[in-house]
Amino acid sequence: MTSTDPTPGGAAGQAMRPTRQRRAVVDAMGSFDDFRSAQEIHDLLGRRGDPVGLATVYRTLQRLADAGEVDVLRTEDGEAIYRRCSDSHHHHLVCRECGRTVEVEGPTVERWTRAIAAEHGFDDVSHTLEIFGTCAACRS
Amino acid sequence: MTSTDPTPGGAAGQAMRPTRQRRAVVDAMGSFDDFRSAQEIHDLLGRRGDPVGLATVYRTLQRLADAGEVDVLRTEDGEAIYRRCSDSHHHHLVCRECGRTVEVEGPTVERWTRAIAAEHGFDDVSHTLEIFGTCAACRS
DNA sequence: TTCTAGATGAGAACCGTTGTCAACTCGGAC
DNA sequence: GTCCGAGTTGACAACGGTTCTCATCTAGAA
Ligand SMILES: [Mn+2]
Ligand SMILES: [Mn+2]
Ligand SMILES: [Zn+2]
Ligand SMILES: [Zn+2]
Repeated sequence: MTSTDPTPGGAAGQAMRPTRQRRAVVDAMGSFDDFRSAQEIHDLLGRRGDPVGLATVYRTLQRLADAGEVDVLRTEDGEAIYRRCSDSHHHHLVCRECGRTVEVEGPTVERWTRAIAAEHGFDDVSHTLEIFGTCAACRS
Repeated sequence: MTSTDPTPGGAAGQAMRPTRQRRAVVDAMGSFDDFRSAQEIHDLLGRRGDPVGLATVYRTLQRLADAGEVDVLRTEDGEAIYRRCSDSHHHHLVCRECGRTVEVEGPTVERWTRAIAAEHGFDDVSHTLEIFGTCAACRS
């Protein structure tokens, strides 16, 4: 599954047509590596000369998120922001100033969350973890 | 600072009057230990016979959150939910079914996030971490 | 009691997101 | 190639949580 495959879900879901609009969204997601809102992506596509309706942008991002091809975060004020991501479980280290994002992972924190949950009798555990800070470039 | 002190911020901020409304909200926050939305709290107060305007509920919860006296989480669909909490840094283990919440903490995960951030040259680090699962009571 | 900075609340405005639905289009059948 | 129907699109309306407005009220100092 390449980064421009417009058919998330593939065999699992229903038919997923590779339309110009879906290709455009997937393409746009490949053109930046920080988190962007649906509206920003919609604007980007318009400026780029590949206009896609806002509703379609939302629908496509939702599909991509369901398929695990993009990560979704919530801004402090509740807005959803999206980013293409690798397919393995990971978290994010995000610069508050410039938005620069690096994917991080590690068995330590995975083990810890599982242990804590088990300790309290919780099953079927999942978790969210995001780290925010100021990157080296923004420190100056 | 007791759990019914209606003056979050206290010395730090401006004058903070102990009105009936603020007392009612602080009081309500002490009457449950799962996360509730502002609207739910507003309804609760109305049913209890201590009506407080929705705007005031929002304003008071915001102050309490700024003062660190309540924790704020974002629902998957962007709604803010609130809960009274202890004053020390901690995270939450939340039951997906019944909402039961337990505060958790531990040096392991704190150390891990700091190390990861340093490793990538990030300063002034903070983080969010929430664990979701099914509690023992809801497993049946 | 008087005065005033601070607080309240009904309703409007705001804004991100989702629903509606008539028009359109991909792609398989023929 | 044409036909066809399920899937897709987009302009726009609707929705829901949150914030703003502003006339009115109040705590509390003088
Ligand atoms: Mn993890
Ligand atoms: Mn922590
Ligand atoms: Zn930066
Ligand atoms: Zn439970």
